Amino acid sequence: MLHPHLPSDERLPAYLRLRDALAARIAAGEWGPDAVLPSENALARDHHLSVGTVRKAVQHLVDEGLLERRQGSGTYLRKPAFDATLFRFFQMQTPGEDGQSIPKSQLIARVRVTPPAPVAAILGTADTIRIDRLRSLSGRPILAEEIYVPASRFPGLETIAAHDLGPLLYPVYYDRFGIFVARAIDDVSFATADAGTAALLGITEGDPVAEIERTAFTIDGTAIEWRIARGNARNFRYRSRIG
Amino acid sequence: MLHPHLPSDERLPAYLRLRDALAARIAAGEWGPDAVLPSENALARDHHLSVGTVRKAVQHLVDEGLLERRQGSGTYLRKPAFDATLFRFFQMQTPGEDGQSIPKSQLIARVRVTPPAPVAAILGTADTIRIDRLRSLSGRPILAEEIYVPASRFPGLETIAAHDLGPLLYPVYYDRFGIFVARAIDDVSFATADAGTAALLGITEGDPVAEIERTAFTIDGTAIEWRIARGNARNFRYRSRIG
DNA sequence: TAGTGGTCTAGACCACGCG
DNA sequence: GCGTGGTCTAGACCACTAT
Repeated sequence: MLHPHLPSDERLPAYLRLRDALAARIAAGEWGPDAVLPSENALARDHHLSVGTVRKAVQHLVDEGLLERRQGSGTYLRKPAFDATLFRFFQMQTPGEDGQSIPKSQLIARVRVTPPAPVAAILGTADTIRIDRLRSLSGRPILAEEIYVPASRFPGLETIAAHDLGPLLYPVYYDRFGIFVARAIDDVSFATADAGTAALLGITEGDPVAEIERTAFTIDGTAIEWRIARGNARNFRYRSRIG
Repeated sequence: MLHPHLPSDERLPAYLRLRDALAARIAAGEWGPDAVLPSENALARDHHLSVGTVRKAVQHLVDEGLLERRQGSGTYLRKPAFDATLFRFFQMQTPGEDGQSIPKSQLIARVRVTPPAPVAAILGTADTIRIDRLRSLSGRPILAEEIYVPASRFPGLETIAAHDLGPLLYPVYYDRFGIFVARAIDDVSFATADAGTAALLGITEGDPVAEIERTAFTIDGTAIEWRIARGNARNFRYRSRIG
């Protein structure tokens, strides 16, 4: 539901109420990955709506990136490799590399921590799991990541076998915890490396680094992850599409 | 039209053909800014379509950012302050400023030039107009811009009275040349200031600068502008929404 | 009050996929 | 061949804007 504290079915149009109802069932995990949803005819029958109205509700969820239609086959959950967007943007200027490949990920630490106050404010809790990773391409470290998620929404994440955490984290959120990252905001800025970051990235303390701070949100607008990624500013490139 | 070299009306669905027809009339300047388009009923009658089909065509153009619906009033051209996005992102960390205001613009030079080869390749021509501007907020320079557009598409741009060029360029493209910027790609990276940039920005040669390279596109995918903006890296912040 | 866009219906036929 | 989503119709009523 988009407004968990509101009844959602005030006097909204039928297609919005159906969209919310479907989003809630999706969020509840009623259909696993690659499951086919009820057909539009079935939804129309069950909700006493015309097919046109059902199509409008489904189209909303498609536009929001939750669902995927396959003509002749059915409507499915979409499981995007969302994490890859960070690296579709973060194109390291390696000659001969196109920057589209996903970097390897090396797990450095996972701990239950009280995060910095601003992060606690964003996530709405001081009980978080922190994940530190080093990501590298062609054997060279390019990005040091520091990730915070609310412990209550990710029970056991800090003890999942490391090999179950692939280079992409958002599919893990989805598959193991039913949490779908729908949106994110990135803030790119410039800083200098502290000793720890410098050691990880193989540069010198005080060298310029680029910082990407990302807040990720679920479909209902809850902040579900905050992370900061640091890379050598000298071969940094962040790409963004507008409009 | 989306595919100017194709007849566009092959055997496409009716709503797509109507969308293309409307886009062509918009591009031809049939309705000026703030003009009201024919009502959905009128379009349905004229094109021998049902209102539902017309609505789908119009909705496409709304989604693409060309049109804007106002219930009870009509459908209008949208004239977005698109240029402002650069500065919605480029939030200088000035205490007490929210970073949302649009910087003043000081025109430095306008010349007909052969651009650097990569820019010529992107724009598809070596005959361009280059515009240099310095943008400042609260009297302090924050961004030096270097802008290239194809001369053939902007006849007379280099001689337009300077006071007709406001802080926002994209509305000028639209109002004077009928060119609508629909999309852009930004590439953010870091470099060091050369003497000219340093002088403009009031920093020292060799200081770190952030560089935003932007390629802007029309609705049919033609690159219509390339620009590079440079600012002091130390109080730089670029914000991007994903998903 | 007249006209606009917003929602919704109850059908129809088509294009596609899959067994 | 059957069921799916994709397109389209010809209406209806509602909510809103402008006069």
